[in-house]
Order: sequence, then structure tokens, then C-alpha cells
Amino acid sequence: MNDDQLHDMASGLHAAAIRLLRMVRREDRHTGISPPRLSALSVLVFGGPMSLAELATAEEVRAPTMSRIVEGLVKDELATREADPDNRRKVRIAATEEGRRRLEGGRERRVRALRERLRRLADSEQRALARGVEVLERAVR
Amino acid sequence: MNDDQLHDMASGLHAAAIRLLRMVRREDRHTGISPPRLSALSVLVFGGPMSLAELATAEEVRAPTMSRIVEGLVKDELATREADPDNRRKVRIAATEEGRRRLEGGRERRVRALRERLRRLADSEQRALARGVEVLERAVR
DNA sequence: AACAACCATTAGCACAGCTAACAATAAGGA
DNA sequence: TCCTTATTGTTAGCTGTGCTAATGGTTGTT
Repeated sequence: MNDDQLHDMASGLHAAAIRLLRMVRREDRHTGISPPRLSALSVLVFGGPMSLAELATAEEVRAPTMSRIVEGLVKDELATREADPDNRRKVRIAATEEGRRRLEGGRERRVRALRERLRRLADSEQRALARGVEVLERAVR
Repeated sequence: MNDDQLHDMASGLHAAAIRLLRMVRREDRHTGISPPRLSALSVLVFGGPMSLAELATAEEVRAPTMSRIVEGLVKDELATREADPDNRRKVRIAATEEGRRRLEGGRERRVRALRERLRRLADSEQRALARGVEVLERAVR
């Protein structure tokens, strides 16, 4: 595909992604967790325990900001924060079981809402989208 | 496609959309406009002038929140706010030329960043993704 | 004319983003 | 070893964004 075609595709994909996430985000109010905390928790659940700096980098936020987000997660018992035994400057932040459950419940609601949308498509459209999603997953990795 | 297959596709699409937007969002720092203001400005540019309630609904925030976001846009001369002549309870909010320019510049940077990613894909992958994007655009409308 | 409904703003709270400054620990060189 | 420097995280203090409750105007209704 040439530059203009790629540009048009990127433009359409960008707009669609915005609409998609705006749609599913409505489901998050059921979790009772704020968006920044939910997002950080997601990184902990899928990425495993990590230091504050790692978590801040993953969320594209500065260390002081993440420090307070973690503080909130710990207060609500969704995560734990303990000193790293190897390097006592570092902290090791991890999701709790309750954190895992709450995150997974929220994510499941998002995915189900999206699935209901996709269900309305014709079967040929569903298959075309499925192939597109496979490609997209590699492209954004 | 059956329920499980749709669920898997929805799950993959959801994760990919998150990664995609997190990626392109980095370009926004060049605009010098905060994310909520940029998003509201985008609705004004693409949706045309509208009332505060309409803008708040589009952004899925409450009226007082949008009132202050608009206040910021007006202060920076990215939008105008004037009384609706037909119904003086309402306000008519519109993007300024400068607002249009700043938004379009930022969006263009986002799309270009995404395009560069898509460029790396094989031609057959690009075509498959293009078809998927067409389907997706209808699904989220 | 009185009352109700609607639209936006203001007040006041909690939280999220930032930079600057600090405290604690680790690493390295004289 | 001891002093210096780098690294890691937190605290302080600011701006901005989200909410609910309350208020001020305007419009519509009876």
C-alpha cells in the first residue's frame, strides 16, 4: 500500500480505537476503582510484581504521580508494597488476590460489551475483522 | 463465529486498542493542550458548535466538569462561548481557527506515528488490516 | 401570575498530573 | 576506609479534572 492509503487507514483506525475505548470504558464504573488506579493495577496483574520506576514508565507517568496511585491501591488492599530485599532503595509492588479479582471482573465486563457489538456483524465481516485484529496485535507490540 | 471466538477476538482487539492509543498519545505533548481539553476540542472541531450539555454528554463527563474545561479552552483562545440567541439559557461553544489548527496538527502527528508502525507490515498484512478497519469503523459507530 | 423544568455556573471536595527538594541507599574512586 | 556521586522513592506544593450539591437565570405550563 502507498503512503496515502496507509495514512487513511491509520486515520480510520485511530478514530475507531478512540470510539471503541470510550464505549467500553463506561463499564468501569462498576469496579469502584478510578481509571488511573485501574490501569496501574492492570499492569501489575499482567506484568507481575515490579518497582515503582518500572510501573511509572509503563504508565507513562512520573514517579511522584505513581507513588500516590500505589498509595491508593495499597490503602484499598488491591496491591502490596514492600522493600526489595536485594536493593533496599527499591520497592516491590504487587497486585493482591482481591486486586486481581476486581480487575478481571472489570476487564470481563469491557470485553463482553465489545463482544455484543461484534456479534451484530455478518459472519464474513467477523472473519475479516478477526484477521485484521491478528495483524494489529503484532503491529502495536 | 461462535461466542468463544467472538470473546477472544474482542479481548485481543481491546488490548490492541489500549496499546495503540497509549502509543500515539505521546505525540500530544507537542500541542501544549491537556488531554481533556484536546478531546473536547476534537468534538467541537468534528461535530461543530454545540451547547455545554451536548459537549458534556459527548465526553461522558458532568456539566460542571465540562464548564471548566471550556473555560480553559476559551482562556487560551482555542474556543469561543456565547449565549444562544434562541434560548438564552444555553451557550453556544465553538472552536476557533487557532483551535482547529492546533487540534489538526496534533491529530496529524498521531496519525503519522501510527502510519509509520503500519508501514512495517507486509503488504498482505496491510490489506488484511485495511479490510478489518472498515468493518471496525461500522461496528463502533 | 405562580410554579415547575431546564441550563449553566459556583462552591467545595478528592484525586491525578507535574517540578523541585529531600532522605535513604548503593556504587565507586581517592 | 571515607568521601563523593548516582539511584530510588517520597514529600511538598502547585494546577487541572472529576464528582455532588446548591444557586441564578431563563423558559414553559397551568
